[in-house]
Amino acid sequence: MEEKPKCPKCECKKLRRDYDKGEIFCTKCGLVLDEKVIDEGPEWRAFTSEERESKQRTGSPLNHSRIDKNLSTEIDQFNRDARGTKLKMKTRERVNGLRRWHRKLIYTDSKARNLNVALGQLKRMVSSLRLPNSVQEETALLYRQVLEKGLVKGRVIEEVLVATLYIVCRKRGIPRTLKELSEYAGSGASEKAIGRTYRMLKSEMDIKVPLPDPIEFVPKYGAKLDLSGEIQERAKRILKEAKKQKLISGKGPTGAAAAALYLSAKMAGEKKTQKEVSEAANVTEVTIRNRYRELKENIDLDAIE
DNA sequence: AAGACGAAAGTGGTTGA
DNA sequence: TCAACAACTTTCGTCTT
Repeated sequence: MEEKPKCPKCECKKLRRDYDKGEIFCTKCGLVLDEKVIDEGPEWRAFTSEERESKQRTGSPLNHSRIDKNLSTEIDQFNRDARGTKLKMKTRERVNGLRRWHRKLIYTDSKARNLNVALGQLKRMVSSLRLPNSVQEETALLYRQVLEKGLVKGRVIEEVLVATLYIVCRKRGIPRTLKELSEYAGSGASEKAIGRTYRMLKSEMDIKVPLPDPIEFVPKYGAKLDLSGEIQERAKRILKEAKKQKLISGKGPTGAAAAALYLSAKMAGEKKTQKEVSEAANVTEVTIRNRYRELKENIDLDAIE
């Protein structure tokens, strides 16, 4: 079943898989294959019972993506207690004790429900975004911690979920913008709200998130534009040099990557229009022009060559 | 005619008093 | 809380190929 994939560019079989980024690329020419290739994952359990019943289990083989299942059963009994009005004559302490217990259980149960919803969404997003399973795992863990801290209360579950997913992607250097992730979120969560939540989580959870590196976006957009490995490599070199000269601090990483690719393709005589590049990278042509100009004016291209 | 260019005005977010 | 600010976008008229 395992067919040896060949690199369509150079015909070699030296493909390597980068699990962290969910990409497959050719070690010889640098071509990045479509990220979908890693897609064998989501299908593996389409065959198993699709339980549409009350508590739909995620069925994932992963640890943190699963919910402890023994919480929901006990609650009902206490609810029934509340119905038995005969308890009225019992001592006050007893009633208070029950209330306390009740509240506690209600609370843990609501957290379980929250987790259930969140993990379901997470699974859906991870598979449509073609992210590796390890990302799902890590995000689930982080979300649990956030939930434990009570930081989800009063917020839309999806907002928090996508924010945690974004944090995990950033920490791993996976080139996904907040905008991109937001588009896969349900309608309940706007990019703006997710961004707000993301910032809140960073400070509340004491998480340090590295700045996104434009170089990470090169293979992604390069593949979209069907640019060769050499062109992508040169774009990376250009960016590395640009970083040294502090040309891109404070600027958007996607625009910088786009401009570097545009420049690199142009140098190779494999020119793409600004419009094409801007569409691939989701920035405007104006931004590409600005970054492009900065690169051209400040970098010795002969040395890069 | 399409692509590249850049000025000008507008948007959403950050920062610092 | 407000104002200044930087990055980016939108729009549009003008060159260049």
